[in-house]
Amino acid sequence: MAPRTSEQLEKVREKSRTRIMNAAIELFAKKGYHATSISNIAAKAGIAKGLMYHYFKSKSDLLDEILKSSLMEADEPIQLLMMPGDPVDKLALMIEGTFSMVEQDKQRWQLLVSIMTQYEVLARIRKTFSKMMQSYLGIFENLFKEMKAPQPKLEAYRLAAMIDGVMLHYIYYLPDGYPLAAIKNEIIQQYAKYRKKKK
Amino acid sequence: MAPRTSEQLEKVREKSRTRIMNAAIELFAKKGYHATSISNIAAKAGIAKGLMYHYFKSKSDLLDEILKSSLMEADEPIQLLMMPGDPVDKLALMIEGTFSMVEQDKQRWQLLVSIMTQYEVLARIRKTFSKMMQSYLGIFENLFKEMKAPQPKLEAYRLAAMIDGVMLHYIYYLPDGYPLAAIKNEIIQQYAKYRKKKK
Amino acid sequence: MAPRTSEQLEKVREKSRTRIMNAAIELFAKKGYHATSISNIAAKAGIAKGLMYHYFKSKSDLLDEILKSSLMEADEPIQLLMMPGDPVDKLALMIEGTFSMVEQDKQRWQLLVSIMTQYEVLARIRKTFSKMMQSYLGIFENLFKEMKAPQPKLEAYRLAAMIDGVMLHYIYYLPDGYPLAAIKNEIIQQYAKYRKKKK
Amino acid sequence: MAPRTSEQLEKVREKSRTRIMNAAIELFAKKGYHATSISNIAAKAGIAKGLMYHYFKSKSDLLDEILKSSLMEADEPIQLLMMPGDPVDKLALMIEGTFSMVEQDKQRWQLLVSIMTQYEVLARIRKTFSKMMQSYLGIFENLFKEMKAPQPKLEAYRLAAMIDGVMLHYIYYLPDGYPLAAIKNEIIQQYAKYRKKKK
DNA sequence: AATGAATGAGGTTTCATTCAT
DNA sequence: AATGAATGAAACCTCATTCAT
Repeated sequence: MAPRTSEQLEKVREKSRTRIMNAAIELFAKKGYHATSISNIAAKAGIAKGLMYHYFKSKSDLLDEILKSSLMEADEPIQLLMMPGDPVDKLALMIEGTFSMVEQDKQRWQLLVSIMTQYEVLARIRKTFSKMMQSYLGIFENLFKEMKAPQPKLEAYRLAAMIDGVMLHYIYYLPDGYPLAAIKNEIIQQYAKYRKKKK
Repeated sequence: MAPRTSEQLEKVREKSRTRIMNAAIELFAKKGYHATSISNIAAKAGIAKGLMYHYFKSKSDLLDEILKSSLMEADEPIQLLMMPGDPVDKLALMIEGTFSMVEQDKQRWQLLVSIMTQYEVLARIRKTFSKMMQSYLGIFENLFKEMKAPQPKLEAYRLAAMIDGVMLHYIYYLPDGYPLAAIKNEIIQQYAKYRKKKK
Repeated sequence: MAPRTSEQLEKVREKSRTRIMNAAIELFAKKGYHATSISNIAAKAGIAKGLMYHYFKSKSDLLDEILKSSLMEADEPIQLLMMPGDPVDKLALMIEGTFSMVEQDKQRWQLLVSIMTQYEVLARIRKTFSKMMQSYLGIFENLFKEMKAPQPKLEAYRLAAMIDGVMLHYIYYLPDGYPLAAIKNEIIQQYAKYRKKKK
Repeated sequence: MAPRTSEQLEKVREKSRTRIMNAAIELFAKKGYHATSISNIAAKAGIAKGLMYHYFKSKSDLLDEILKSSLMEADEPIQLLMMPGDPVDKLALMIEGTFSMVEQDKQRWQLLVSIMTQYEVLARIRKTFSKMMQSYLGIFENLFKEMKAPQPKLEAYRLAAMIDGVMLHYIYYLPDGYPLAAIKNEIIQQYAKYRKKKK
C-alpha cells in the first residue's frame, strides 16, 4: 500500500557506490588521479556524470574514500604481529599476508603507491599515512627485539624498505614473470636464524 | 641584422633551456606533472609563457627531455660495475654512488619515481626504462655470479628491490631523520662475505 | 482502495502546497531565486524533491504562483481607496495598510522587490504588474483631484515613489532602527492641508 | 630591433577590459547576475570565453569591479554638498546631478539597484554600501540643520527615500514617459521655503 | 500522494597552445 | 629570441527535471 520503496533503496545505493569506486580505482591506478576525468569514471561505471556527486562530495572526496578503505585493508596483515606467538612465525605470516594481498588486488596497490608518490595529493593524507608508517616501524622493531636481533631499529627500516621495494617492482616495473614467491621466501628465510630453539 | 655573436646565441639558448628544465623539475616534483602549469614553470624560470615552445615542442616533450636526462644520470653509477675489480668493492661503490646521487638531487628522483608510478605516462618511456631495468638486473646477476653467490639471479632481484625500497622511503615517507647512511652500510656489509680472500 | 476521505486529500494537498510556497518565499527572498535550488526548498519544506513537481509545473511556475499571490495581497490596501469617504482619510488608511503589510511580512516584499528588479524575470509578469501600477497611479490621481490638489497627476507619481522608496530603505538598506512610523506619519501629515473642512 | 611590443600592450589590455566590463554591465542589468553566463558576456564582448579570466579573477570579481566603479561614480554628486554655499542651492545641484547621472547611464543604475536587492550578493559589499548610505544621511541631515528645518533627521530620511523611489520607478516600472523632470523640480521646489532671504 | 536515484544540459574555470608583434 | 594576449577544448561541478517504485 505504501507507495514508497523500502530499504531496498539501500541496496541500489550500495551497488552504484561500489560501481563508481571500482571504476575509479581502476582508472586512477592506470592513468593517475589527475589524468582521470569524472567523465572517464562515469563512462566506465556506466552511469551519468552527475551521479557521482550523489555519492561523493567531489572527485577528491572519492579518492579519499578509496584511500581510506585501502589503508584499512593494508593494516590487517600487520595486526597479526600483535598476537602472541613466535616472532619469526608471525613475521613470516605478515609477509605472506601482505604479498598475497597485493597479488590479489594489484590495482588497489598500484593506486596507493601512485598516490603516495604524488606530493600534492599526499599532503592531505600524509599525516594518517605517516602515523601508520611509524607505527609499523615500531611494531617491527619490537619484533626484532623479541628475536634478539643486534640492531632491531635498523632491521625494522630494512624490512620495511625491502617489502615496499619488492612491491614496487612487482607492481610496476616487471609485471610479467616477477619471481615474487621466491623473493618472499628468501626474505622470510633470512630471519630463520632468529627462530627460538624448540625445547 | 648581421648574424653576429653566433656562438653567444647558443649560450643564450642553453641558458634559457636549462632554466626552464630546472624550474620544471622542481615544480613537477613538488606538485606533480598535471598540477603544474606552463605558467607556473615560466614564472619560476623567469621567462614568458610562449618562450617554452621555442625550446620544447610541448609540455609532455619537456617532461620527456627531463626523464631522458634523469635516466642517463641514473646510469652512471651502474657503469662502474662494468669496470674491472673486485665485485664486492664495485658493488659497494655502486651503492654509494647511487645513494649519494639521490641525496644530492632528491627532487629529480622524486620526479622520476612519481612519473614511473603513473602507468599511462610511463607508457611513453616504458620501453627505455624496462630495458634499463633488465640490463641492471643482468649486470647485478653477473656480479653475484662472480661472487659465487648461490642464487645470483634472485640476489639481483633482491638487491634491486632493496635499493629502490630504501630510495622510496628516503624520498617520500620519512624525509627527516631517515638513517640512510646506516642502512647503506648494512646493505654493503651483507655482501662482505663474498669478498675474495686477499692473497 | 476505496477513495475514502476525499476532502481530506484536498487538505493534505493544500498543506504540502503551502509548505512548499512558504519555504520558497523565505529562500528566494534570502538567497535569491537563482541561488535557491529545488533541493533547498524541499529540505526546508520537509518533503522529497520530486514532490514539488506534483504541485508546480516547474521552479519558475512556483515563482509565478508566489508573485501572483503577493501582488494580490498588495492590492488590498489600495482597494480601500475605492470606498466612499474623505480622500485624506482614505489615503492615510491606505498608507497605514501598505506599510503594516510590509512590516508583517517583510520577506514577501523583499522577494517581490528583488524579482521586480530583474528585468528578464520581470518580463513574464511585467504586463500584470504594469497594469497594476497604472491603475494605482490612476486611483491616486483621482484622489488628489478630489482633494483639489493643484497637480494631481504629479502628486500621484510622487506619492507612489515615496512609498516605494521608503519601503526599499526599510526592507534593504537600514533594517535596524529605520524610523518607519515617523516617516509614515510625516507622509500622511503632508496631505492634511487638503482635508475638507467639516460642516 | 627589440622584438617585443612596447606599452601599446597597455592599450590593448585596457580596450579588452573595457569591452568585457561594458558587456557585463549590460547583461547583468538586463538579465541579472546569476542568469548571465560567462559565455553570454564573452559573446557580447566578442571575445573567447577564457579571456575574461585574464582580466578578472572570477565572475564575482568582475561584478565587484563594476560595483566599485559605480559606487564611486554615485558618490560624485554628493560631494557637491560638502562645498560652501547656500544649502538649498547645493541640494538642488545634488538632485540635478544625481538624476542626470541616472539618465545618462540607466543601465549602470539598473545593475546597482538589482544587485542591492539581492541579499546574497549584497552581503559582500553591504558594509561599503551601508557606510555610504549612513554618510549620505548624515550629510543630508547637516544640510537640513543649516536650513533650520524643524526635523532635520527625518527630513534626511525622507529625501533619501524620495530620491531612491523616483529612481526605482524611472528605471524599472515606467521606463517610457516617466515625468522625471517635473518630479525633480517638484522635489527641489519643496525646499525653496528654506532658502535664506537675500539682503 | 510521495520518494529519491538517476539524468544530462549547462555553468564556471583552467590551461596548453598559437600568433601578432 | 622573446612577449603575453587570445583561443577553445575540456575539466569539475550544480541542478532542474524525470521516473520507477
